Amino acid sequence: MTLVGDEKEPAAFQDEGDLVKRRLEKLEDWRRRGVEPYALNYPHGDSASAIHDRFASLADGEESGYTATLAGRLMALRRHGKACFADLEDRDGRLQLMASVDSLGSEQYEMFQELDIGDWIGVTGMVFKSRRGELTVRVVSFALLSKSLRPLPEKWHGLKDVELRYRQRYLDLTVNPEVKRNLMVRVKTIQELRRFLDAREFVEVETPMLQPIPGGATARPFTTFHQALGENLYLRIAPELYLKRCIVGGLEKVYEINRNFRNEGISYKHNPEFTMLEFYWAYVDYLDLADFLEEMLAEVVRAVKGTLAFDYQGKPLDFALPWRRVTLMQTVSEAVGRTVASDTPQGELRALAEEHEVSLEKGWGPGKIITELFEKLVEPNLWKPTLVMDYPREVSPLARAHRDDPFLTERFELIAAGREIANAFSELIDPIDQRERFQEQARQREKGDEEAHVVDYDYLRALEYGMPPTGGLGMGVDRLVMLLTDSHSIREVILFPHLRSEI
RNA sequence: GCGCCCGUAGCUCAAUUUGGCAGAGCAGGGGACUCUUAAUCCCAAGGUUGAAGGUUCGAGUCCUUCCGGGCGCACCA
Repeated sequence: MTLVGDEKEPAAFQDEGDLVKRRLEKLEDWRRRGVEPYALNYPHGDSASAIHDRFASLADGEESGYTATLAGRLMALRRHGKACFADLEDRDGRLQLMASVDSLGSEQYEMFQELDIGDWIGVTGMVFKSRRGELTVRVVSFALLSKSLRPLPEKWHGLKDVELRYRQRYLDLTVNPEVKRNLMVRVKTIQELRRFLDAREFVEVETPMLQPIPGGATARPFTTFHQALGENLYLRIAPELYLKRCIVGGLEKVYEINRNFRNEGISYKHNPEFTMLEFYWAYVDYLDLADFLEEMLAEVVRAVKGTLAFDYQGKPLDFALPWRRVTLMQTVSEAVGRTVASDTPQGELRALAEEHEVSLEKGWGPGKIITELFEKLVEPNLWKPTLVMDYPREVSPLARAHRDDPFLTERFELIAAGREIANAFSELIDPIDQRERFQEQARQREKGDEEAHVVDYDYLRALEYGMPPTGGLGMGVDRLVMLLTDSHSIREVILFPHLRSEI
């Protein structure tokens, strides 16, 4: 038997045997009694958390005199013969209901007893505090709003199977409270980021998800095809080049919080689509951005967590200002125990890599090798929030050359808990230099680096009209939320993470 | 992509080590119960052990392949 009678319905979605059959029978019972089990609406003025806030000080056994009306999902039923207790859960809380023959009359009480865990109901009744001190609504009338046909997961252990949790996130949200809490941390984080930027007169813009040339990052894109135009399109790997076009157009302060798509491996810290904040700010450089990022994150973290110091995965993490600032060269030098600098010969760098068991690929120049040493030997060990300054030009094709050292760029990353949280630089606004960087990237592509940049001639044309000096920053929102929710996996902070198809 | 681990009732888990009757709690069904809250008590039911093949007198357990997932590595943010 299938729920909807669709013979093509895959087995994985088919019903759960007698439990569903039983509920289908109840569905018909409600209709026979003249109750439509899928209601149109249910006007109500109260919520569980508001009731708790308002009547917390009621004494045990005391009546409030207030008649509440609320709606939600029935999550537990404790039957006691001619009276029963139930738990109603709505968007932000849980409230106990008490129904009895006395409060409902025998006919309505009998129907109340027919409710199943998982049903959506609306109730009206007087708020009181039970003798045991539980705030309760004494139900004088109720309505079935939507009949649930499948059994919910276990009330005490919840839903633990991680595959089911991700595939059927609606169940995870229903029975595992921390899922909703994590989501609300994410929502609040994004709200606070927007609030911070909006308050400083940044304008939020939306740039293309579908791009003819995927630029702004080094990554493999997803490809798609536009039928009417007959041309290939790519899901964006970054909004960077479009946001900078906005700066060329005179917007001065722009940002975007939205999805990027990268066709790469999936792991506890990678989802094929993930959320980035990028902002661009005319007339500032990367040192200004470093100060700004400190201020922004300190404000956002405090707003979300109530403190700048908290534990992540059992270890204390503190965003108190100022963060440590150190150059990438210094960190690498410390890690290998000898000075690494812009003029360190490539042969010496290769020897160092071999000494520290960092494998290299041919075609990598000194800048890439140093960055690789950093990522393998330094980054995983940077736990406290650290601003790592001055990345090599070779790995930074969109960043301005460093004012003091042409081997480097004016770029920094924020590293915390051993991973990159943000990446920022003084933007490369010199169109001649940018053209050369693109050409370098094109040579890398020819050598087989699929992730190297493709030349974006319109972007070069835009720069040739003139882009003001600009600082730009990108931050992985999911990664930040992982820290704020103490989540080991990125899948805990993305509602519907990507999984292989179920069928 | 490679390595390790996992998949048993709707859910949470036993039984796997050493092959020998597939079990419990919750949910669901019947019954008792008007202040419980993981309600309690009594009764009954619930299974293609992810799939297919193999070894064996006998497979949830051992072997092979496949499917799905987790973790680690690689790539990356």
